Amino acid sequence: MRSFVRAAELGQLQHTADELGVTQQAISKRIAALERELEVRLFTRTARGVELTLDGQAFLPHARTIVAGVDRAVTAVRPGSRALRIDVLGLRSAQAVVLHDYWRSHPETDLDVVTLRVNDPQVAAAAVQAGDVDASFRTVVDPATLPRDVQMIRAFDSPLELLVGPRHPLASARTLTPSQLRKLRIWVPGIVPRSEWAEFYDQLASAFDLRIDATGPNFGNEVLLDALADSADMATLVGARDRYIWPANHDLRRIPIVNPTLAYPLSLMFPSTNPHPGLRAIIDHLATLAPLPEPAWLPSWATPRGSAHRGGH
Amino acid sequence: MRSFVRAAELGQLQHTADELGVTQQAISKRIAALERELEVRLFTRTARGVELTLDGQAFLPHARTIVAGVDRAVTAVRPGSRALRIDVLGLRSAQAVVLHDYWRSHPETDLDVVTLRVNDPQVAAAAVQAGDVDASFRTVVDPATLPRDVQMIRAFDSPLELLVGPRHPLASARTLTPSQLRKLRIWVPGIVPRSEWAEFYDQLASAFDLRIDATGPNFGNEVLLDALADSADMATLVGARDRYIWPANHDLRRIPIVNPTLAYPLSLMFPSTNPHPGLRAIIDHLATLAPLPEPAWLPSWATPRGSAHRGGH
DNA sequence: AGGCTTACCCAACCGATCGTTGTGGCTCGC
DNA sequence: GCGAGCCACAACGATCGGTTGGGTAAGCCT
Repeated sequence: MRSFVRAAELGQLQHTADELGVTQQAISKRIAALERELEVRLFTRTARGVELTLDGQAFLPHARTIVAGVDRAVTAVRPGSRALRIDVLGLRSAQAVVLHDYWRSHPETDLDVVTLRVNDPQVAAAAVQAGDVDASFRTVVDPATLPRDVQMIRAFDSPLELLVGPRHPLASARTLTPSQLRKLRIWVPGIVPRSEWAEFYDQLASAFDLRIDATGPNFGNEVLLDALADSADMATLVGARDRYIWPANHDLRRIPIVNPTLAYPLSLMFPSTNPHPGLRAIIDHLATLAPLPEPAWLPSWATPRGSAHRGGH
Repeated sequence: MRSFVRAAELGQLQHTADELGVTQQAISKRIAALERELEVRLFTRTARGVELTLDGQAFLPHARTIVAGVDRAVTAVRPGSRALRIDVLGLRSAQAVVLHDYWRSHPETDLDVVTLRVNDPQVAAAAVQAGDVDASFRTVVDPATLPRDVQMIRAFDSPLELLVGPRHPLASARTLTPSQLRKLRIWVPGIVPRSEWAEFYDQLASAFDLRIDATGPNFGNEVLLDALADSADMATLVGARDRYIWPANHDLRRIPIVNPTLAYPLSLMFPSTNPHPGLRAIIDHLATLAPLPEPAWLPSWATPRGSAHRGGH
């Protein structure tokens, strides 16, 4: 196909052969094979080269499309040239929203946002090490547990907001403090036991004496939002940047939590050696994000962004 | 590529192999070769089939595009399935305009309008016979001279109009008769000597005592139109349906010629056996075109449309 | 006109590829 | 624990796709 396109452009099999680094006879056989396959003559042979037949003219644009498609397909996965591929916990998570913001201000970036669908940060780290993804947004982990050649930086901290329906007693509050949430029924379905999220909610519950119900399967956001809209006492926690779409008649309210701000710490893991060239700009973009309002609460394993790391290796 | 797409859809190499009529091992090797080529793993192999990796997911849409492109490319030229390909004398000729009209009312038709760039109707007839084109618009020729298995029908007659600039003495006429054109300087550049057009203008000139200057090379329509716009005595003849585009400030006028209407006879040549299925509708469309206004003049080799043919074979 | 160059095609050859059959390892479910 | 199902590896044969070598036709230059 490539030979055909180039021969059509150059008008000579000989030049095509030189350019593609094979003999003229090879090109001749390629074209002949293509013509045999299609049962159609693509070129008329003249003494000073080749010229497209009508069939060849009809075929050429398709051939160009195919060749270009192959090139795009290869560069889509070829290590080193493929799009910057970043793992996020979910396509509606704060991380995905941050990446989307970045992409909107840099639309030329070839960005591929994927979800590895694994809970264990160590598995995600292994995927980074193996090159399956160029970077992964996860919670903060002990740097000593990271595989060789994978490093981690603090990305940003995602402040939590309370999400309630219109009949909830706190529905009209502008802001809330954690003490106002004491004993409140908070439902966070779909949390995998012993995962980073389970640990986060455990610490949160004991630190502020909350009643967090993190059990039960997650039947999807629609079910959760439906339940919230109808309930007079149920609430849930969402990230301030998380993207949620609900029907207008649900009338749910997001209420910021302050004094202290509750936040989930996020880091970005990526290879120490030869990271994807596009990653630098993402990291720079993360540095521009607004810091958490003070005072802030973070789980024990995370220090506020900007302070020194614990430990090392 | 096809194997990859199908395997990604089915999730099993075994099923893919059955469907494509080869052994499972063959599919396995195809995928492995593709992975080796791309230096990337496309599937994770499990005990109950294969599953796309992230790279595989990124590659899949490209692969689909390529496969679809190949299919389209093949059907674009495969005899029997390719688009209906019709030769016209020029893309702005009356024939092309008629085809365009047809296509606008039948947009689903896969139509390919091409120009063979040959003057001799016999060469065009040979192209029809060889299957290079499915049909060819040419002037009427003696049916006895047609190759075997090529037939000809009267398509339509293209009435001529006089094209003049604003300073021409006939510029404000609504219609003209041939006698009013007597001795008028009419310039028709680019006519190949001894071609069907040369013969037509010869007959026309002697029948109505016109001064038709059919010599000189054709430097393109822009040059011709420029010359007409500036000239106070030069005119040319164009087909009533011919599509001409000129700058608005040229202010050229097309003036119909009547009593008799002067017309160039056009026929359609196509294979007698197994013509392209889409051709039937085109022929039907031609039959609906308005006949020439009476009285009409045609060159000696053509009888008015609808009357019996001369000769035969 | 004859020789030279530059196209292309055809034929022979040879290594790589692609398909087959046969076999083995792995995981899941009974 | 064992068979069923699926995929990978190995060996082998046919085919393919490349090279070299030779041949013909057309244009160009003495």
